[in-house]
Amino acid sequence: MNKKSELAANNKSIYAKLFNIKYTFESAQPLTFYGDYYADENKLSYVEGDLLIKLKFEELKGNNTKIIIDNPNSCKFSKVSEKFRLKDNLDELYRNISTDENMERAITAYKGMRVTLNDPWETTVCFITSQFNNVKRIRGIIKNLINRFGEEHIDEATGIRFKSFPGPEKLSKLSKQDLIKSGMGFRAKYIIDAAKVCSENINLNKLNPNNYNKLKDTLMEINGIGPKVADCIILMGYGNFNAFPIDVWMKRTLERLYFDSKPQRIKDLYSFSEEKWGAYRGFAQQYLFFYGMKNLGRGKANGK
DNA sequence: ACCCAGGCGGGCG
DNA sequence: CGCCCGCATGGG
Repeated sequence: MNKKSELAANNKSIYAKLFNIKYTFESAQPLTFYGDYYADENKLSYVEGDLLIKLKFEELKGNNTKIIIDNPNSCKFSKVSEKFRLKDNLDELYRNISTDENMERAITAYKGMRVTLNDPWETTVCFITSQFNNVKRIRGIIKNLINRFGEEHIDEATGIRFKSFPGPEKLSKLSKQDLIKSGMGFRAKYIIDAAKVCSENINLNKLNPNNYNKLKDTLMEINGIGPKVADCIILMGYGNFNAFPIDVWMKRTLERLYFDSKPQRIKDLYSFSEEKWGAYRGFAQQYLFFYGMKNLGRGKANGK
């Protein structure tokens, strides 16, 4: 094994420093919606493009994890590394966002949680679906969508049949009723519109991930994508940490932790996040979001 | 029964 | 601009 690399890997396993799959999976990211995590066995499976990825995890000391590929046929570690952003230096990121004791508490509680990098189109569908909705139902709808409209494949090594996420071309040809049957409700029209735009006018894979403002403007041209959904796509579909999605959980959490529970305008919370966490605010957001969801949910204590 | 959910578009003043 | 409303649906 090559000791020079922090990601020292051999053919079957990879050593990931500061990595926690449980928090990563549970924190309402796209992977949460299309993947399957089996906590009792500490296994995860998901589909990346046309490939089935089956992983197993062994927790090591110091919040480190050994990642083992369960179907080492076509699945490459580079894909896994990209998905979980294993090249990020979390110690450095933590230093950059660790501005106060609230954030330190969130980091300590959920150390090793990663902001995943997902396919832009899949991320777009997931977060259009997320509006005025809850995590459990979003997952159900996305699963339905894949089961009904995904293309079937067979994993050569294991013989497992699986379906891939339906692309914009496929979804653009569906009727509203098709999507409503998946549970999409009033969002059906948004999905079809987005699918048409993304198969005809905008190639999501060609957008520049680094130009936050332009990316946001472009995404918001699509009907059904507002500022919050755009930020989620930029954060988890393009990996740009300048995005700071503010949903009902984030608003509530920020108000409780930093504004003595007094209502704030979204606009002011945006600038607050920018001043406080700068170019790392997207990473900071994921920790506060999950911390808030776990500890400050409606009816729960004030977190102090 | 009632309230809520990783919000958004449209209509109104 | 800002404010306010309706929106499908299922779980708590």
